[in-house]
Parts: sequence; C-alpha cells; structure tokens
Amino acid sequence: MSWLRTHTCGELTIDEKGKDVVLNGWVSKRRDLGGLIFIDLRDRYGITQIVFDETNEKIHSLAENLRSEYVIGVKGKVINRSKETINPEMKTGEIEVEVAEMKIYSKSKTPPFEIKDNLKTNEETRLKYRYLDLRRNELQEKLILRSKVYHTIRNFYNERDFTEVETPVLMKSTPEGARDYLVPSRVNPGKFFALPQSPQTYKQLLMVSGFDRYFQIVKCFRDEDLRADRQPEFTQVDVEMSFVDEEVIYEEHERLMAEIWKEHLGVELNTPFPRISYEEAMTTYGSDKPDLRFDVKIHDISDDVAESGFKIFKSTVDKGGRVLSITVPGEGSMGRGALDRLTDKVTSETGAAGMIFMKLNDGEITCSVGKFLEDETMQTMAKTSEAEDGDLVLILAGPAPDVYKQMGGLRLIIGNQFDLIDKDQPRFLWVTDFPLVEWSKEDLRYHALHHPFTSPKEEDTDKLESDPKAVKARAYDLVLNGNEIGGGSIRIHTPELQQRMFTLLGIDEQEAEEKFGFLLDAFKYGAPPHGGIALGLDRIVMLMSGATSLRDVIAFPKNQRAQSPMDNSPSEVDESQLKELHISLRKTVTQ
RNA sequence: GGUCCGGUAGUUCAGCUGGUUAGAACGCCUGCCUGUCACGCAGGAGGUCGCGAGUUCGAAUCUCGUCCGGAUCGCCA
Repeated sequence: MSWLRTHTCGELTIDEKGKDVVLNGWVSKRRDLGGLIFIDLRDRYGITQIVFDETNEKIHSLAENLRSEYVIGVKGKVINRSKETINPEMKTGEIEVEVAEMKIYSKSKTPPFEIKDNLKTNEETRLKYRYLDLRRNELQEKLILRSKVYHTIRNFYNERDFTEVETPVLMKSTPEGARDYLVPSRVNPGKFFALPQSPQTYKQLLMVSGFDRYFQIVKCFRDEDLRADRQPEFTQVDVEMSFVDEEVIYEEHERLMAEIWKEHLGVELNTPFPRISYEEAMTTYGSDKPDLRFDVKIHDISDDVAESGFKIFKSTVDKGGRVLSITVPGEGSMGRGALDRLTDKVTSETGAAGMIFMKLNDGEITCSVGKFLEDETMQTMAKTSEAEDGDLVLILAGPAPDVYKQMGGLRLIIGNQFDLIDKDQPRFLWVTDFPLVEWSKEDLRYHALHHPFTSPKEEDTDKLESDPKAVKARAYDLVLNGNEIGGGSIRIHTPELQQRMFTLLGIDEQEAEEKFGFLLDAFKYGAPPHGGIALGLDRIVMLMSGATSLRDVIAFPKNQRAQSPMDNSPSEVDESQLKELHISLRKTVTQ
C-alpha cells in the first residue's frame, strides 16, 4: 500500500468502517492523554480524528513528537467510536482512524497565529503570513466560493453564446479616469504601457469586429487610494453586447445574479430588480448606491420652513439650499445625552454643520429649536416627514447637493445604530438616468460621470453643447445592499457623436486623435450599436460570503498602502534594471 | 493630503488620575494522565510597553515629534 491518500480528511464516515485507509494532512490539534493520543488531522475538506494507542509502542512514541501544523501521512483502519465518544458536531465524528503507520512529511515551526476560525490577529501579521492565513477554513471557504462563482459565470455566458476573449494587459495609457499603473517599455525608450483600468476600448473594438456577445473575467488596475472595498488590482466580469438596449442587459444580468445566488447561497432573488433614477436615489436616499434593506427615506421640508422664524432654515432656503428630514421610527423618547452624541457623530462623519431634532410624544412635539418655530409649522414638518407619535425626526439644512449626501450619511448611521437593516434578504437595484457629465471645480472642465464612451440619451443629444449638465446618460449601476457591484452603459458608436463628446470633455481633436484615434477610426468602418456592463467580482463574492473587506476574498491582497507585507512588494530594483528601461529616479525619491 | 481609532509576551487584550519585580487568557516548553474533541492536572519559559526627544527623584502611563496598521473624506473616467 502506497502513501498516496485513499481519502480526504473530510469524507470518512461509518460507511467506511473496517477499511484500511491512508490519510494525508496537517496536524490541527493534539490531545495527549498519556497512553492515548488524539490528533485532529486537517486538510481543506475537513478534519478526521486519528488515534495513537500505547499498545503500538513504536507508533505511539512517534506521535508524542507531533506538533501543530506538521504535515503527516498515516495508514490505519477506520473504526467506529463508542456511543459516548461520538462527536455529533463533525461530519466524520462517528469514526476515527486507528493509526498503524505514520510518516512525517515535514515539520513546522510554531505558527505566529493559530490556524482556526474566529481569529482576532491583526491583519498585518495575517498578510505577512498569508499562506498560513489561507490555511484557515474561513478563508478557504471564501476562495472556494469564489472559484465556484467563476464557474457559474462562465457557464452562464457560454450557454448564451458569449465568446470569452482575453484583451491585452499591456495597453495604451489614456487620459480620464483613475491613475494608471505604468509599465516602461525597454525596447521603446521613454515609452510606457499602462495596465488596464478596464478593457473598455478593447471590448468596444470587439463589437466592431462582430463578436456581438463578449465576456471576460479580467484583472483591472487602478492606482488610487485603497479602501476596505477597493484594491489596486481587482477582478471584473466584463461584458459587451451588440444590437441591444438597456433592457436586455438588465434582464440578462438579473438572471445571472439570480443564478449565482440560488446556486451558491440557496436564495431565490426577486426579479426584476427595482430601478430608480440617479436623481431619485440622491433625493430619497442621499446616495447613488442606496441601501434598500431599510425603509427610511429623506423628506424635503424646505417649503414648510421657508418662512419660519428659525433663521438658519429661512436663510438656507433663501440661498437655494434645502432643509431635509428623516424619521427614525420609535425613537421619540431618545434622551438629550444620546442625541448630543448622535449629533457629534453625524457632524464629524458627514460634514454637516449641525443637526436639529424633533420628538413626537403623547401628541406633543418638542424640537431643539422649538422656541423659534410656530406649533403649526412643527405640525407640518412632522407631517411632511411622515412622522407619527413616538418617532424621532432628524433635520439637516444646507446647500444642495451636499446636504443630500450628508443626509445619506445620516441615514446609514441611523440604520446601523438602531438596527433597522434587514440582513436576511439581499436588496438589488438598478440606478439609472445618470447625468452624462459633471463639472470639475478642480480642472475647470466637464468630467464624464461614467466614462467618455457613454452614450447620451437620444432626446438629450441636442443639448450636448448648449446645456451639458442637463444631458442624461444611457448609463446604469447595479447596486446591492448599498454597494456598487456593477456599472455599464450603452455606448456611443459613431465617430461624430464620439468626437462631440470628447470636445465637451475638453479633449481637442488632436488629443482625441492621439489618444483614441484607433477607436474613432474603427467607428468609421461600420460599428454596431452596443453596450455592456462590468461587474465587480470581488465585491460580489465579498457580499455573498459576509466578508467586510475585499482582502478576505482575494488570495494575496495589498494593504492600505498598496503593499504586500508577505513578499515586500513593491520594492526597489537594481540600477541596471532601471538603466535598461531608460529610467532615472528623481533625487527626492533616491534620497 | 485631511480626520478618527489603534500599536504592551507568539496571539488577543488589561494595566494609562506617574510609584515595588508590567499582568490575564490562549499559544509554546517540561512532567503526569487510556476516550479526548476548547481534554485535564502540576510546573516553566517568554516583554526594547512601536521609535525618539522632553517633563519628572521616578514614564507603559503625561507632552511633543516620528514610524507603522486600520477606518474614513478627498481621490476611484
């Protein structure tokens, strides 16, 4: 009998009773009772208890030397445990393997943290020893889920006749958007490739080529500051289709989501997903990615207080700002101290200047600025806020659109603090009707809200030059529980419209030719109408697995400084390497 | 770049109104133990209190600076 394993550590049950088996795995736990030693042998499939008995003196004394994380192979017989010693918590808990022979493949130093669930070790240490962290069940489950989701996605598109095409990782650096990661070209001195922020232009060119249904699971790179839900390299499910409109894309991807959720979480999603316009999202939820798992909405009470005696309200409205409220159900009895703490939190986290509250109790309304307000005004405010007896109304005032964003922040604080969020049912929605462009105070020009290839709505096209801010885009985001998990648009497919868009964005003809000439040219040879979407795979898996950080669903992630503590990248390179690349470092860097 | 939180044993943390030898749990090491599965019992090792300066008779504790990690704002077409 060889030392090749006959079973994994997760599969033996009473059915294999009496069989001679070979198991390989890691020593997870040793329970040494003296004459009897139990080892929990672990691999990624599970844990099986193996036993060393004193009656086999040679093997028993070998087992005394076993320590955590040693890698061993054992040969032995599957035996059933006596009734009292069955462990009902474990799949393999009815049996154990009585070891006859053992081989130590490799020893292990004491690991810097224990290989177990609910580990509290700080992330720096975990990232430094990522290969050990990944030995833990929690992370293995997430990566395995991720792998299965890939599979579902590929099946889904394959069944629908999509073609998976790999696009270049070394590509042209383009203006607009996020900072590029640059790659110097040795054979082209002074020239650089960029790593793709997304394969946007390539997938559009594939449409021109006639691959009318394309998808790719692809790494994308953005050199921006990191967050819990933002890594410098991340994975997109990139999709593009020809001869379609928004409806086709919505429908297909609702189906994809439903399939993923059903297959891997056993959850039936309600389709179609609700859709709300960007404007409604902002004015009702104060966010372009609203969390619909709780029902609190923003109310505009500007009209109610425009003529009130409270100067801040009046002057805000006079200056064109808004006075907004949200109602917190059942918190009307909240004490002054708690309200002050909430106010501090809100002002520091949202940037709101101050917060005003109104409490409805026993038919009476008390307000923090009540002495400036008529009873009647307060009644109207409460009514507009849809507040009932026992509720708390919170009010922010300020210039729009800032005050809406602050309100959106307040809404999330309320949702979390008062546990209003229903965590059981995932809430998807489409956000639609985004503005095409927004004014950048910094660059003194318009920026594409989505990207420069997004088509304006047809009925708005004639406003591109005269009133760009009013132009709506054929763009959409897919939002899940307050997270943006995808976004896309119907694209521009004529060189004329594309050129007008570049002009609007302050990219003159020459620059457009330099940066995007290939795309403009391609459009001159018969470009089909097309559109698509890119889904954030990491975020989707993160939300599916209940992780709070993208780092938990990426095998080897970067820390907040975009470094990998394990392999110490990025790192300095030899002068000779730089020389070959025709690069010299600035003094401020080398010092 | 801003704001906030944190950095004490291998790990997670306590200690922080300055004052004896800096503690606990888990882990680790040694011994005992034949039915454990968070094994138990007895004993033990293990610390640059992130780093530097200052205040002080005396600093883990107070002050300043700095480094590191995380959350977040800016940024992320």
